[in-house]
Amino acid sequence: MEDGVKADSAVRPSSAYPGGVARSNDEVAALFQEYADLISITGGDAYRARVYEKAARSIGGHHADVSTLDVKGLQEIPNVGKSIAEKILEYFGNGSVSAVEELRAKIPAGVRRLTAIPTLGPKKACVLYEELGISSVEELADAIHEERLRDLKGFGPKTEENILHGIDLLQSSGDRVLLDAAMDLADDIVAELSRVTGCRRCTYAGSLRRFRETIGDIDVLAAAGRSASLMRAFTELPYVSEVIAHGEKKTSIRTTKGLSVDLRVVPPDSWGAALQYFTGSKAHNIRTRELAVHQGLKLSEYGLFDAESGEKIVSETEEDVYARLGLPWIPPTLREDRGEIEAGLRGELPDLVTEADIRGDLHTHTDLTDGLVPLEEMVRAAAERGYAYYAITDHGPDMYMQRMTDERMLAQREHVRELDGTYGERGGMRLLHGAELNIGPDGDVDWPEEFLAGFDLCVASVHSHFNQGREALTRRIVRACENPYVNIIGHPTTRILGKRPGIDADLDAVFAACARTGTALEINAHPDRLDLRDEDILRARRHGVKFAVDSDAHSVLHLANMRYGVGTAQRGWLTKDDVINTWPRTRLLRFLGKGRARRHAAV
DNA sequence: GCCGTTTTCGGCCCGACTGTTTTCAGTCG
Repeated sequence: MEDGVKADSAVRPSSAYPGGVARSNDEVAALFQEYADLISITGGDAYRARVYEKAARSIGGHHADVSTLDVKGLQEIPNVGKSIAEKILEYFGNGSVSAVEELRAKIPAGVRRLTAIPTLGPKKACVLYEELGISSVEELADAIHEERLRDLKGFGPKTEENILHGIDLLQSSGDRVLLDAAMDLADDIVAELSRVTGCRRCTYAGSLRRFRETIGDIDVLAAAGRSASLMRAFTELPYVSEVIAHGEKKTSIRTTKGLSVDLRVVPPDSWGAALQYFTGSKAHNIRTRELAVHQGLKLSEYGLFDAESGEKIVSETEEDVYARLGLPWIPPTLREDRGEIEAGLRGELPDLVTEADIRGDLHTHTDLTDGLVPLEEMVRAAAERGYAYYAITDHGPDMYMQRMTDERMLAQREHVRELDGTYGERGGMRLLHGAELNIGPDGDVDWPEEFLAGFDLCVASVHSHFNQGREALTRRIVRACENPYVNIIGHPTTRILGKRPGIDADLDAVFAACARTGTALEINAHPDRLDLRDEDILRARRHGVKFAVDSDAHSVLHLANMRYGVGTAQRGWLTKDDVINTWPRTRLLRFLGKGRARRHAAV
């Protein structure tokens, strides 16, 4: 797990500015996280700091806009009491919170930034500032080189070395990696370790098992009677560049690409408890442990124990552990403390969509535009995935570099009709001919309605003019929704993880328009997009929107990215019913008919 | 500072590893 919150948002770039500009809730969450850090650095009450951290998380994940709530509404948010509610009101009233400002005045921002250095936490940052006046990473590096840390209590030569190394890491890489890169590495490590003699079980856990959109480090868990040979095999993997820690129960390495990997080895009969523990998230674990405490139990990675006698009650499977706490097994993708504990206690966990539920892919390309593979090869690969239907959606002429014309598109349609019914079991895979339309600056799309009427479905996406004002961007997408031939909004925020933030549209207005017009939102499964993201899916779901989980494949290999889209959909609590490409074909076609029938009836 | 089917006061998740320590504090997950 890498959910420990480090001070600088650069540590978690993907969640810093969702949708382009921080929502009010994110602003407030960031403010309270900063306040919590400042409390820790100034040696304030640790429990108080933790409360602000918890409140920050609750507010960041709350569905309603906190800037619109009164004291009473605010206090309905978990971990927000009278004092924090008043600070939120103060923030929206004055643009600042006096208590936070007081601490900011005491502690330069650079001191908080110091805690972004691995191995350097609030206590050491405080000593550095109070004793030596150090308030920036640069000053700290200078002070170490001038040997000024030598006299400080608790700072030895090894600490200096670790800090310098940490500064290097912070300044060079330190970035999180995309889900597919982490998954590939984890799959390889698990395969290697599984071959080690004495290894009883091995799998990845942590944020990877929860399908978070980016991964800070990889957690691998193994069960074995003795750990030595596993630990040795782990440190001898060819891409290990550094062994960070090497113990009997836990070993940490860094790969040549700068990704850190933890291996934990537990006794086989602790497997379930360990898997539960190392899957996290941290917030979910805190909640499960609290549940245990309230029942006179103690939960650790070794099992669920009677608090008084210390006697072990269960530990072998995750199901055992959850069951003894009064919970059904909770899917890893839900374990973020976003209400899954409460839903579990009420027996109301959603029956999440799975990859096996997916009956087709509704956004794919061929070499007619920017895909790499001819139509028939894509169709064959789709059939091998067992799909019941498959849509081809090449770009329209507005993406002018793709050289699309009416004739080329109609010729492709002929080809699609010929292939229809010739692939899949007994030729049963049905082909849909569609297009990925470009949503222009005013919300217009590539073709007039007469031409669009010939498609089985249309995806419409923003590909340019990302910096229009918020109102223009919002109106633009809403207009696309109102087009009776637009069925799916493709990669709705157009973010590219680590490279480009999402557009600054009023997403709630977009979601409302989708629900009103029968337009689905895409969950683009490409690992550098994952767009919509989980938190936006949760919000959109509350508007009653339907979703399409699509690969946006430009080659055969990309079709397999569907798993990341499904993982993201699960993180948004979606069921089969929410996802149109799990539906039987007839229901899907009815949905794709959209307002057209009504339109024609009205004529 | 929040919270409550033990509680409106007195709790607040737990363990591993490291480094600087002669028994533990800090950091991390």
